[in-house]
Amino acid sequence: MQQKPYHHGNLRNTLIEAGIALLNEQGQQHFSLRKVAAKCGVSHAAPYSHFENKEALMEAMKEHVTKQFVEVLEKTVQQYKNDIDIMFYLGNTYISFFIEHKQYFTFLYGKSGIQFDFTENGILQSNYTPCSIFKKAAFDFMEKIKYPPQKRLDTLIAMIALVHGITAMLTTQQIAYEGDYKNLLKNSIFANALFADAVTKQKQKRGEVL
Amino acid sequence: MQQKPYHHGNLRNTLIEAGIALLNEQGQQHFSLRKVAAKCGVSHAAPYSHFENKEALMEAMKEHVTKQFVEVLEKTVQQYKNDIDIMFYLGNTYISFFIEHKQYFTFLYGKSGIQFDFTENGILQSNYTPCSIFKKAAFDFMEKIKYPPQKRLDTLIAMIALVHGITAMLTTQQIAYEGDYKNLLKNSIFANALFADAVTKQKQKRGEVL
DNA sequence: ATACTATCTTTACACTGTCAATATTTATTT
DNA sequence: AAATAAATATTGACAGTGTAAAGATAGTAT
Repeated sequence: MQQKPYHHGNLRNTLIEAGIALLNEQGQQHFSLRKVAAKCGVSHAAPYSHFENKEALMEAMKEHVTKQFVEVLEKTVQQYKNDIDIMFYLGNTYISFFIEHKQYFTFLYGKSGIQFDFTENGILQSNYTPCSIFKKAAFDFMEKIKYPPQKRLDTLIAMIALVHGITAMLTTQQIAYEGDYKNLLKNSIFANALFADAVTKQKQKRGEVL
Repeated sequence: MQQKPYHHGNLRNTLIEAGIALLNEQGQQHFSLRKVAAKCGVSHAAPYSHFENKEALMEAMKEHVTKQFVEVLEKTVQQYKNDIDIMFYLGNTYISFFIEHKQYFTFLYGKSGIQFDFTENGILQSNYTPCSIFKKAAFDFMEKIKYPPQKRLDTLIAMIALVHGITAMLTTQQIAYEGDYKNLLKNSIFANALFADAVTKQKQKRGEVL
């Protein structure tokens, strides 16, 4: 019969994971530091050895979730060869991720969290943010279809805003949309709306119906 | 020297307005029932005579803010004659409203609040929700340019998602976008993206550059 | 005048984040 | 190996929170 050791050993990471678990179980409103500490079998003030305050723990949790998010997006990119497919499924993955974890959206995008950095340097520097993954896929595609260079950044922003907006509407609200949300992107909207002429031309060239 | 009367007289409305003021002053994180009560010069339990709990007061506040929001949108519609102008400026007003009151976005769209109801009945029934105002303007326009009827609802959703997404990115994040956000809609994105061919044709007809 | 109802205050309680003081273990230095 | 320092955890305290219960006050209806 082993006694619980005084030192936890891996409390920092355990707090982050327990925090995310609690968030998914009870939602952001009922999230509390003391509950997380209890979940880890540790006193209510123990977290202060690893995080300055509640906010700091939540920031670490956001970082963790964002990493998962980026990994899922990366996997989608590697899964498809066709340019247009990549763009479609990136959008779908973006939405699906937050549909599957309903608590994550307001958690990540409330107040601080994932940043949308569309400055020339910001979006180019790191290759492992949600935005930069979109940027690479979209710019590759736009390059291939000779999309007007001066329009590319604004179009990228619009694409992300569209996907982000759909996600927001689907997750933070009880959106009443009859049908599969995946059709929102597949039908006319995503590509046909933003790349209407370019996509149409490409389709005709290949003689296919997407 | 008049004594403060035992009964406030108009506490319900005062609580709502003081609550909104507190929200704007201190943000949602530092919002509390007791502070609102203090702001009204009333004991901390007085609000419970008018609202079941904190959540109920916040719902009433949301209702109040949403009304303001709808009024601003309505005013925009009445201000312009041209179809395309109405659509552009509706989008701009949407964004501006939340830029000017940074606290409102996460307040209204976190958890509950404004609903995006895109069911056939939902969006048709009431004419005084943010969505329905967009719907009227957009459908009028689409009717005029003979936009394919079966695409209209999805296109409307995309429009709102786009505007909503831009707003989300601009308000909940420290978005780094160099330039006026109004250009995001004016340039190519809003109309050119969603109505690319139709708008272009209309432009050419009138021989104007929007 | 009486009873009734709505509104407000007071008191109390459990829960929260955070701090200070203390205890325990591990790491570092001597 | 012993002494010291540093890291990590506990305990106890405090102010602030939402909310419930009981009582006080005032207006309204009978």
